[in-house]
Amino acid sequence: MKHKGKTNPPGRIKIMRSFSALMVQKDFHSITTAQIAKNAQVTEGLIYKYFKDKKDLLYQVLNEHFFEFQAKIENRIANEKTYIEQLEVIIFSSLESYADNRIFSKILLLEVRNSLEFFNSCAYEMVRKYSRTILDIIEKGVEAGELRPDLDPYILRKVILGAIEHACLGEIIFGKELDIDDVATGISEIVFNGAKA
Amino acid sequence: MKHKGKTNPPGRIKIMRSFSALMVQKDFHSITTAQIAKNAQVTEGLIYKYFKDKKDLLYQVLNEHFFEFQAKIENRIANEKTYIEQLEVIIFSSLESYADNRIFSKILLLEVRNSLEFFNSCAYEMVRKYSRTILDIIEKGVEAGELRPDLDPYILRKVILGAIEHACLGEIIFGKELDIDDVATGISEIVFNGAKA
DNA sequence: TTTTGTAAGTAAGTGTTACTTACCAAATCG
DNA sequence: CGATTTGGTAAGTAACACTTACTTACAAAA
Repeated sequence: MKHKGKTNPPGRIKIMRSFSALMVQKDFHSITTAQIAKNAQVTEGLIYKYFKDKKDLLYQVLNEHFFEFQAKIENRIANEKTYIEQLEVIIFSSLESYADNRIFSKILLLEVRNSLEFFNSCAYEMVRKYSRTILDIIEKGVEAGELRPDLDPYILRKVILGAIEHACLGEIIFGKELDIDDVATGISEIVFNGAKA
Repeated sequence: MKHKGKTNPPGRIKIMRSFSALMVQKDFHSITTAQIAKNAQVTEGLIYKYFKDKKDLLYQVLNEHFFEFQAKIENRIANEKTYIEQLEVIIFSSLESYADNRIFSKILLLEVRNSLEFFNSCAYEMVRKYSRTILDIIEKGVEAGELRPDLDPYILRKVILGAIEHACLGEIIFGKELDIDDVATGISEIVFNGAKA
């Protein structure tokens, strides 16, 4: 039987919540469908009514969290005047969002990337949108003369995204605390003004 | 029966080769022990004579490739005079090594990080060593006045490592070609001179 | 030369796991 | 009302990672 997904029945919600809770404790592969079901107080079969497979459940949980992430950032960007300030907001807000939402971060940065299916999921569409936003700002920044004209916007994006993601890794993996203000301004300083004395 | 791992019997080599070959085609989890064994022309049981489990096989393959990676980089650093040049060499060589050795990159950047076991493996010890080398150079660079005195060495390291890793992702995941020279000089330009006009 | 120990490899399991099929009961709606 | 859809269950099944018990080969010690 196919579900069109228009409603959001309690079973479905319970499954997603159960899965999210388990993701805090262990990695995706060591979570079993039996555990998810038991924890959600439903039968294993119900998982497959709402989700194509275990990975689909992962992607949908990720997707749900993505809305928060993106909404918060886009609101904040609107308040900034210069393109550099906008990028600084992105760096700060991304770090903050990753820190506030460990399950989201863990899924996005550590769990989904190893399987190609993800890149056809709608969760990945949101990654691309976010990524595109950054590129747009960089390109406008170059046009406006805020950023160096010889700059490759794609490479600057790589540096910014890479720095953000790498900064979160220790936090996600080992549960280390991160001083977001320090790290955000540190990254911005290096990226915009350079590390050279 | 326990193996002390002093010798390197043909069966063990065949298993590792078989696994490496399969890793080119698919992701870790969709490779089965049956396939590994069949491909290596040994029985499934033999895998467990030489490797604790499937993940241990993954870590050991990673570890083997790590030697190449590290040896190449350390030789090259020795030839550079300034600390900034050393860091530039690291950026270039890392990109090059990742590009030359996709299985290694795929395992290190996409497969091992999601499970905590990895961080107790000896492969992770090598990551730390590599990471430590970068930090040392940065600290010396600050002392020598090449890099800004107010710089947080840990954050610069995050930016460099993050940029390198992120730059490789597209390549690893989608098999895109990467112009290493362009990307390496692009990253260096941004990191050392800044993106600001 | 026989004994002994052990490394290399095999064959045939076993318990779990993700996922399927068939069914039920209660809403929903033409 | 009767038909269909929705939310949910129970009992499977094939495939998987991993184990156990065994065989052969062979080198060093007795």
